[in-house]
Amino acid sequence: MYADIIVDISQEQLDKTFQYRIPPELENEVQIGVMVQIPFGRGNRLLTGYVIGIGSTPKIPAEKIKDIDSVSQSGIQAVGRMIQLAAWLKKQYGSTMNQALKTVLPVKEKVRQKEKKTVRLAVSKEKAAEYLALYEKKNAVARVRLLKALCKTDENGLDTAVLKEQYQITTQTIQALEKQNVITVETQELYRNPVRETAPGQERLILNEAQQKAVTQFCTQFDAGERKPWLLYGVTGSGKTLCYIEMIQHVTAQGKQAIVLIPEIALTFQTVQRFYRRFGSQVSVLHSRMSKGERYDQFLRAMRGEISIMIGPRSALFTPFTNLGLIIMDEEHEGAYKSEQAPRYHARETAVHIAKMCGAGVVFGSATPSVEAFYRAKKNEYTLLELPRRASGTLPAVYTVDLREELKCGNRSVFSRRLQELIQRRLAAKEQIILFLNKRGYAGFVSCRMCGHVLKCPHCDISLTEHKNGKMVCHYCGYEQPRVTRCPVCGSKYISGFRAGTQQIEEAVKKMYPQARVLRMDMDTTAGKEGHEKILAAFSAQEADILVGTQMIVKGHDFPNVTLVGVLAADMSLYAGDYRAAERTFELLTQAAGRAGRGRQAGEVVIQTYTPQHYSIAAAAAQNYEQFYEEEIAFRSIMDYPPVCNMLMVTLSSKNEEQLLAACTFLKEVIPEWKKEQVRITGPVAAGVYKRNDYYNQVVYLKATAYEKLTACKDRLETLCRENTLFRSIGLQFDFN
DNA sequence: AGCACGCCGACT
DNA sequence: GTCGGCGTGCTC
Repeated sequence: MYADIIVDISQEQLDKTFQYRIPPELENEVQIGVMVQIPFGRGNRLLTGYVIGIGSTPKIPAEKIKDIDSVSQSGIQAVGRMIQLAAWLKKQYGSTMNQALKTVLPVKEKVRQKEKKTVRLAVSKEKAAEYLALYEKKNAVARVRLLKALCKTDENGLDTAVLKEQYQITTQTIQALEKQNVITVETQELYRNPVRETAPGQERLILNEAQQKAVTQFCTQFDAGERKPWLLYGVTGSGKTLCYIEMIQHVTAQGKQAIVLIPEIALTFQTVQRFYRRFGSQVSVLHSRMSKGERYDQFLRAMRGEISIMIGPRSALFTPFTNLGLIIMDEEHEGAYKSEQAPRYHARETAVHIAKMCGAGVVFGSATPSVEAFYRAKKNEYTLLELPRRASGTLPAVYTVDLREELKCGNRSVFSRRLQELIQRRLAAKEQIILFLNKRGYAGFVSCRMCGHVLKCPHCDISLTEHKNGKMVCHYCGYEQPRVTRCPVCGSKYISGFRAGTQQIEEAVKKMYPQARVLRMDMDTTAGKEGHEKILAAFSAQEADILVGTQMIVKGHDFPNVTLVGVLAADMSLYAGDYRAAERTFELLTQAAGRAGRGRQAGEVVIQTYTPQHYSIAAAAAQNYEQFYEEEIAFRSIMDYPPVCNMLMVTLSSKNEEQLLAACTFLKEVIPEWKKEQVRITGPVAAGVYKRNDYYNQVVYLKATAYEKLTACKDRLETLCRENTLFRSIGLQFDFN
């Protein structure tokens, strides 16, 4: 048997696997994730490596393969565990081992950032000049370059990175001169602490009855060794964060560490601040804007036990704590918890798996739990903890407005009469308003009003979007072309963008309420580094009366002075063409409604819609999650969608359309025999976006009750792709559920 | 990263 | 000829 071993993940040139023979006496001990000592290089110096795969076929001539020296039992277990986790990700979600390793260990790259090596002269300038003359005479050009560079700079010396890049100095030269005591090399480890210093322990902590009950139940069960995940279902504004804080307090007091997952850090900085205030420097944050080096620093700090709480997006799951006790996943229903790249893992399942590996607990929290999570809670796979009431104040009153009726009555504006009236009243009362457009910013296709021709991207087969700079852009591949003034098909002048973005709403508001101060939040206005925070802070400081925005304004913010939320077109997300559209609509409406009336004054919500009878809108208006859930789970059962079953979408892509179609025809013949194994198969069919980035795409959908059936199918497809020449040019992508 | 190999100018 | 130094490529 042979083992694939990764030698040193910190070195880019060694970022590949090496195959070693497993001696018979070690066969039981060598497993994926285990740390081993291996002879490496000509000198056979013993290095530490990690086993990332085991197989029986040598990939290079067998005589070149050396034996594994020994298995190290000790060492940093956390890293081994991460590698085991990578193997699990690969198996569960489909990817290469390399991709899986890269998601789990954002380590490599820029290790030199962690160690700064500074080179200084160890002798006087005069002496240095002597050496310089000597080396010049000896034609030791590299040493001359190095000395000249050092003489030019002051006693602060030069960084090795600078020397290597600007002066083409190699490590050997530096080492040689160091040996001769001409220069000194000083290494210092540096890492930045992203935590802004805030005084800990100031927050007043009074749990209300429901919160106390939930926290106590968690603590009792946790201490009793119960490790079934908990689902904290609490309506908007019920104080889930406070519960998390207490739970973490309980677990960290036992010397364990905690990971707090949040969907997107920029959108939840208020939450993060609360953790700082409570736990101070024990907390670290993983920022999406952080460089790889900075992230690596945070992982190091976690591994060394310098911090005990890590807050961050889904990648924070892979923090190598040595004694992990608790994983908290806030806003569990968020789409951001699913990775967009292979391995396309979902943080929910991965968190459960990690917790199992470490003996830790998992707490999911949401005001609108995903159908999956609630389904599991119903099946008693999760323990349900409830916070049925707001911590302060009551839930807002919700009105649904039928836009068809408005139109019949001659109201053509984007605001219904109800909404207009309420806005007027809030402005007078100096209270704040949020207007939510259920759609991303300026986007809109460009069509000819005469012939109906729609402009499309030549590479991607999807409609182009008009941008404010006058260009037309493809969102998938970035293709750009100038705006057209005449229809390329019929020559008509009546061609223009279909505009219904936040910018239009903002203009309409300004026209109708000239006295109001308006802020807009969408992709355009948040482009800057801290765009989100700036706008949110300004609105929070009541520098504006009305905030207009898309999805991003409704997520988890706390503005006590907002008493009116207007949802301008609730149906916009209803026909997105995937089985989660209704769920997403309900979620957005509920979350949006949850922004109103969080302070002393009661709040009101207006939902404008063309389909008030749709169950997701009706349930959101009634603010009744269970009502929605019952309807939705019935729909999923009838249609056979997750969570009732498991689903796998396989995308086959190729630049060569013929080969792609040939492979699909082959699949159509082969696949039916898989159906014996209780796997339901549709396709292959052309993907929604058939051509993207010059790649043609076909998709196959597989459904099965047991998840393992699908992973088995995934493996079969992978082998097929590797071994069958028909699949030479074809790439596979897997997407579960 | 560390190590060896091959190349090149300088020195005895 | 030989020696010291440099750059490159490989490591299962």
